[in-house]
Amino acid sequence: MHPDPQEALVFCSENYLQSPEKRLLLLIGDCSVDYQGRAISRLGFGERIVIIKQDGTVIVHTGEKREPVNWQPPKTRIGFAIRDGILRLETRHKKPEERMTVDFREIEMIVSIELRDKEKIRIVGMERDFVDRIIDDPSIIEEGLRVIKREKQTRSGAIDLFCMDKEGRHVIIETKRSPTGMSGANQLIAYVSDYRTNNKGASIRGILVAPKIQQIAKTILDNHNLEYRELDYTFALSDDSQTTLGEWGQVIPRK
Amino acid sequence: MHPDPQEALVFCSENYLQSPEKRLLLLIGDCSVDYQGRAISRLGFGERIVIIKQDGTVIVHTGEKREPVNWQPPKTRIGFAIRDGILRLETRHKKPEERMTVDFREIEMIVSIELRDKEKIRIVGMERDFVDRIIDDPSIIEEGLRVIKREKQTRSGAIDLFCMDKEGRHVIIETKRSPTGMSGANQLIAYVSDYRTNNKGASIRGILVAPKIQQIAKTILDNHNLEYRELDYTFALSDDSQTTLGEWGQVIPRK
DNA sequence: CCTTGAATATCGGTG
DNA sequence: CACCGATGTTCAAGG
Repeated sequence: MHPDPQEALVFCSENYLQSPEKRLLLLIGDCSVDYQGRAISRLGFGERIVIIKQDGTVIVHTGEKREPVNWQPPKTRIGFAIRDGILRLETRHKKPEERMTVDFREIEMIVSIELRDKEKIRIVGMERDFVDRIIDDPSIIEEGLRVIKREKQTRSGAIDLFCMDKEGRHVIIETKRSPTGMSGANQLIAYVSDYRTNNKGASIRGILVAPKIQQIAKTILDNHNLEYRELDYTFALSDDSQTTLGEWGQVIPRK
Repeated sequence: MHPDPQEALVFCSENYLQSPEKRLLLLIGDCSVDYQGRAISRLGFGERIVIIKQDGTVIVHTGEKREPVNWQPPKTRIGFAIRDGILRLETRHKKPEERMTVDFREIEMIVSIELRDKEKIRIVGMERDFVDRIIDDPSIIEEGLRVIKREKQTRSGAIDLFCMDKEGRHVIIETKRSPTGMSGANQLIAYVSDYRTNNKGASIRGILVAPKIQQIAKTILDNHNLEYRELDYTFALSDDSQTTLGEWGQVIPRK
């Protein structure tokens, strides 16, 4: 606790730089941070938590917010030095070229640990599942719709779903998992425009599907004679999740 | 160090829930994490760092990557309990409704601290500064260009810069700080299309400005008779930054 | 290697 | 409060 700069330097060197096994350093103290790279930032002295991970990631956290106030991405090179009698952490990253320097006016605590962790997180509820739901049951979009192809490539990018409606017309479906606005609309417009260029005279429909679509996007789609569906969805764990903790519940659509 | 669950429960209660001043909790230990909210996730047991901030933010970090493996945003409500003889952290957030539970099979360490920090980070080099540069000296885009309006509102969104060229034609400028592709091009196309709709017959130019523009975007812009400029830039601190630590240097364009 | 697009994105500004 | 766009976005997947 409260090591002096020289002690801290030795500790960090031994437990991070020269450690045979991959270790993580955690420093708490009164520090300032300078960054220069994709932008430039300066942060005056204050108490923060600095974590130097095994993979070269560095994050500096204040007492608020989810985001680190400063950071370096993985594969950053780490160095320690004493400057003007205080501990300095020097970090350097290539591609993009970025430097971050942390000066510790006071060090409350340094911890070195080896985090043993073999587990990988499993997540459901992202766009892939959203598209899966439509493939499973295209009628949630429209009666009689059939999916022809998923991830169809075009000059403007990949169409999420390429379908045919009950009257034999092609339908381009662009899905957005998050509430969407112009960007989604613009994308769909580009796809349809592309299709028309390559299939002169063919009739084509385009539908933007998202949990929520902003008014501006609806208006623009209307203007382009394109369509949209606001499709809500919810995920739920099965009731027996208590007894089978390791198992996933199934994804249950709302209504 | 290595507190048992009961000790840990008391410590967390006293130093976070019941602490009169705002304090932060840092736990290191072998834990599992379950999350249910915007998505659902499960993470098996492993050693991680859990930080519970003063504002209700919770982040769970593994030994790799910049991003927390699990988290809760600010304003999350925190609770502790003993379940099956182990410490459980229960967190709950409203709007969106989200829950996260962390079970500690073993606790290596718990730290409680009050982070005193009055400083705010200052950053230069973001899009705002990029636009500032052009306003300062529009000739870096084109000789004789005048800026009429910044952030001009249109039906399709806000135009970064609305200008007039030396021949009296309106010019819409869309700037991107990062290398850009189709999305930037689509945006500019939408703006110009909008302008044409609302100003029948008027002549309009559109320029996409970014440090780097992908070929696909250039091609599309060419097809639409729109323009682009690849404008590189660099930021630097002034040389006297040592003597006037608090002051920013000016933004200096490269070449 | 570069490019693309999702993310439990987060976050701040604006109406 | 919702909406909207920038982010030193980060990150993984695909070409």
